[in-house]
Amino acid sequence: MTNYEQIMKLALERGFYFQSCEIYADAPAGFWEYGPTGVNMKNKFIELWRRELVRRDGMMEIDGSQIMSRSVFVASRHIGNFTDPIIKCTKCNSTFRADRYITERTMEKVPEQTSDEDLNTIIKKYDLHCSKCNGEFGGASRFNMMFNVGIGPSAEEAFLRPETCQTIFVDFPRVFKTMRGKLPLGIAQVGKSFRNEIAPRQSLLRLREFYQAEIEVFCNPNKLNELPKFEEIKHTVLRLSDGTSFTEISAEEGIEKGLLPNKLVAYYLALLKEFYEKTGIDIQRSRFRRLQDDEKAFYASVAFDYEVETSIGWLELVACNYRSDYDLKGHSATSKQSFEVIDSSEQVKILPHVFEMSIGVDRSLYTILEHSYFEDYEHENRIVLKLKPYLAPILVGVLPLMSKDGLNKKAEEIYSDLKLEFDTFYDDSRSIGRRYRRLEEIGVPFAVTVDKITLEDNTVTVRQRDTMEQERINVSKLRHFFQEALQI
RNA sequence: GCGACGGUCGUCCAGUUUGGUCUAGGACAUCAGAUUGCCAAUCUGGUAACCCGGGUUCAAAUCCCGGCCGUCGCACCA
Repeated sequence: MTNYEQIMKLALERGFYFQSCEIYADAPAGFWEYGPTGVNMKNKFIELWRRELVRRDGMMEIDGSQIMSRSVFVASRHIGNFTDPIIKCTKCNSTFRADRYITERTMEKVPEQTSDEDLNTIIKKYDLHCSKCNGEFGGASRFNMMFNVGIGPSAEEAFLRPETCQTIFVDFPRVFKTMRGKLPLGIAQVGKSFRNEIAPRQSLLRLREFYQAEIEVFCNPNKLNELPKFEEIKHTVLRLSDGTSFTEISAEEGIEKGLLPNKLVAYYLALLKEFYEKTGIDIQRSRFRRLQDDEKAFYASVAFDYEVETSIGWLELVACNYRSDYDLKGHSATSKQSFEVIDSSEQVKILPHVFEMSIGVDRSLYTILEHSYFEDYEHENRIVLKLKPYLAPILVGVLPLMSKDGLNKKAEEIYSDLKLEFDTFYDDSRSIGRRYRRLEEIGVPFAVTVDKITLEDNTVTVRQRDTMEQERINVSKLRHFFQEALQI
């Protein structure tokens, strides 16, 4: 069994995630639900993100609407020139990217902006047919990955946002004014985005509806190297890659050698690295890969993908893009609103540039699961998820050694005392060993066991998941013990 | 979206070749009871499935058609 299959099995059996609408045969692909275990873990992942990025850097968090007006996407150019031209075979229905198909067959260079009409003319000129069945092509058309929704009785056109960041751009003027913003200012948001993928695959890795945790840092483009807080991370070592070679280098040196464009970008890449290190993924299997020009999104001038190696290859967990003033300029032109702000230190009006860190939450959770998964062959192949205590769906299981002689009653009392403050789970079903195994399979780091000695001196054993070792602790000290255990 | 292969209890698998003895079987998981009492113990009992729709037939898990989903490859990933 591959690691991916092991994680899928665990996810399905233990309530991490499963397919949406699974009881119906017409359930569409690319939609997944988090079960009780998965939700707890997701919430903790997001809370860690808030701590390590949002709060650490003094960012502001907003929570926007998922449906946005047509104008937003005219301004962002999601509607218009930036959709892919496609051609479809009328016989076998195979779909091809029109511009690339023509170039491959005829060596004629076709710019992406070529109109549908011109594309059709070229297809006729070369008498191109479907490479699969030799059928005729229908006319070129545009495929847009956005989900269209109709608002109100007249079904006014609007869209489910394909990325959460547009909310941040649109809201920027108000947030900056009312929250007394100062550049550089990070605005953060976690929420759902929607893309009508052609072929969703591999559960959480390619979804049509997915969670993003995005940060847009608004900054003065003339001051990308004037960043006092850079000092905090200048020695942080980053693993940089251009796709072929790796370099391990401190943020400071990376700038000197021109591998990182400026202090602002370097600072945030370092924060990201420190964040992912705390999620427990193997940082030695991760890299910031600088994208080549032909890989970058249309809005990005400098782009790094934060990638992590898993059993199914390198996964892109975070897209880091220097978007310059592309977005604010677009929204300013379309809305006719001013997006310029005063940079307080110079008292000059500028249109801020934007550096973005767009985290794929679902992919990150999958990666954490895979990197935390262990089989312990010395103990009957027990399965252990070595999740950090602050990411574990349950922090502690409370177990009576047996469910008689008042042990279960005492255990229930302890459970009640802990459950409001910590994610606690009570279990008195079947043997104690089996219950330990069940807990460690979903990553519960601690088990409190109530035995006969507990009734005499009010102490319990606390078992550690990773070492299987136990220590006796007075019940009155449990709260403090778990508070300590949750420290990051 | 195309192609190949597949879809049976929560999970994994048997059954489909050759339609009937399948009232759909097993393992793990789970629940109840007994026994035990610190690392997946044992025994007994239980819950629980043929992806959806149509067709062929006296009879369909099994054959045919369509849809949906999954895996892989191609394409796609703004």
